[in-house]
Amino acid sequence: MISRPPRPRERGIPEATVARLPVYLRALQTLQDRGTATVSSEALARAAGVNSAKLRKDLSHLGSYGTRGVGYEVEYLVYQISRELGLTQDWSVAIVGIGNLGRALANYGGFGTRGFRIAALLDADPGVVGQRVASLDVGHIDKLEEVVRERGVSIGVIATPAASAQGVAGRFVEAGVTSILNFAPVVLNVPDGVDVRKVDLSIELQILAFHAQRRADGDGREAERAGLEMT
Amino acid sequence: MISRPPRPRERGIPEATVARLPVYLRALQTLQDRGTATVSSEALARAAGVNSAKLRKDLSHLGSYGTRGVGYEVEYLVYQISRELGLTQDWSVAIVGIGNLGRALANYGGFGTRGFRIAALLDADPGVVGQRVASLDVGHIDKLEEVVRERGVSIGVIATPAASAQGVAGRFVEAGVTSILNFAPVVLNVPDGVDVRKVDLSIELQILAFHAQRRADGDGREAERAGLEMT
DNA sequence: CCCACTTTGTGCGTGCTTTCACAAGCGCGT
DNA sequence: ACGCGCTTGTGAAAGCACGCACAAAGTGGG
Ligand SMILES: NC(=O)c1ccc[n+]([C@@H]2O[C@H](COP(=O)([O-])OP(=O)(O)OC[C@H]3O[C@@H](n4cnc5c(N)ncnc54)[C@H](O)[C@@H]3O)[C@@H](O)[C@H]2O)c1
Ligand SMILES: NC(=O)c1ccc[n+]([C@@H]2O[C@H](COP(=O)([O-])OP(=O)(O)OC[C@H]3O[C@@H](n4cnc5c(N)ncnc54)[C@H](O)[C@@H]3O)[C@@H](O)[C@H]2O)c1
Repeated sequence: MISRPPRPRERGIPEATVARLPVYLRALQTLQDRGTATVSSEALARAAGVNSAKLRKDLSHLGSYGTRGVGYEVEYLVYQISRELGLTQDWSVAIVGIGNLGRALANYGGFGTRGFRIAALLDADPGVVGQRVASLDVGHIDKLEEVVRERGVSIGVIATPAASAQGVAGRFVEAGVTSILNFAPVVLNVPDGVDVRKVDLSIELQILAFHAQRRADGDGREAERAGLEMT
Repeated sequence: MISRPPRPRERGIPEATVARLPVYLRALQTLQDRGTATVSSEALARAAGVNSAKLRKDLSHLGSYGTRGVGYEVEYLVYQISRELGLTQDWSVAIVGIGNLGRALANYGGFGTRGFRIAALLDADPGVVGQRVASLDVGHIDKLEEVVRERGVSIGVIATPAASAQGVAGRFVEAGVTSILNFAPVVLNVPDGVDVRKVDLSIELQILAFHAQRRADGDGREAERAGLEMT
């Protein structure tokens, strides 16, 4: 019996694909909950809101995990995607800035479901430090380095006002955290090797407004603006 | 083979550019607050965290608003970008699902600063309806159509659990809302002409985990291309 | 075994995005 | 008036991403 180990996955998964894998994963888990054993690229693509060819190409980057004529085994695919995304290990998350948003994040249950564990909540306000939020005591920001070290924090979440965000990011980097999720509306400056992603409500709204305005413009007449005389 | 007629060449700003305009706008407003009158593409690009050639090409889609040898007039550029994004008019926003996240959003001050006004908060829970949150009375979801009509809501924000999100989206669409910002971790199904954007914390964390795992994997081995380096 | 049918995996054309590199344009000093 | 230094705006090239369309591969029935 010729035993071939699973195809060695290529180390170059396109960024666009990486961004969609979590979506596929969620769709697959929904199917799993529903007791579905196998799924075709067509069906899964519909559930994920993408083109089926795109889905197949995305999955092909992980390996050949489908069966022609049948489809993909749901459970196996869940495992493969989870593994590729690094969800088979645990990630400790620290949230800094326990205000409106930080509290919502801390209280959000959907975190722990997938390998992410909130390990610490930190704030600078003496009135907030010591409070108990989501079964955790809010610590003082001064303890950031200590907390990161002792609790093995590898992902930092910034939910402070914009003015403090860069400072907090620097502290995280200094402490060895190389993955940062930033909710503050500011561009963070970090050294190479540190991965920053941002979630920006205001930007999303502005993009929606842009499209809404365009739809409204085109509705009545073609407002062809080329030159404006405003000085 | 029927050759397609020459494309209509509509007034088209690339999607990638639209997504960056809000970032430029914020950087410009920071400069404005600081009293800066003009800025070069190089300096603005640095503030926005992008390549300067990209910035110039992005801005060139709006028109020729720079002065060679000098740069861009900050105030004028703020106006032009705002106008292009549709921020010179007011947008009424309705938030549905006044839980952890909905409350954070409602209490978030950064909304109103730029053309977006929270016009209504809606929930299905009788215990939440009637509460006063951020100077607004939480209304019942049954009144969605009425509220949309009477308050001219044009952007809907969904902050309900995943199970309710599709239903709420349908109500929004039915009521004539064509711009939706979705925080629930589910793929929304909407007709053509409706613009949905999603903000998904869980996906962002998973993408961070993927890169973190890759960095860890490659630590001792072949450090493939990624633009990331360990120091 | 063969054939009809299903579904994957991917080669390829197309269009979008990014980046480089530089001519053209502008202001200032002489 | 003219040249110099600085900066924009944009061709051109390279790199990505998407989706069609189809051969390859598997299933099941006869
Ligand atoms: N609330 C929202 O819905 C929302 C939406 C989009 C963006 N944001 C952004 O998220 C961030 C937080 O928003 P929020 O509404 O929760 O603000 P908030 O003012 O309610 O909370 C901020 C918290 O950060 C703490 N803080 C300030 N400086 C700190 C520091 N140096 N170290 C540690 N903690 C510090 C404050 O004590 C406070 O508890 C802001 O940047 C905001 O622009 C919020
Ligand atoms: N809290 C977070 O930090 C966070 C982060 C990421 C994603 N999310 C997502 O955002 C959504 C909201 O999260 P949350 O933590 O605020 O949840 P939550 O349970 O605190 O709040 C949900 C609210 O929606 C209301 N609701 C339920 N069904 C409704 C319906 N049909 N119409 C109107 N209102 C309805 C509930 O009454 C409740 O008040 C969830 O989908 C969650 O997955 C939340």
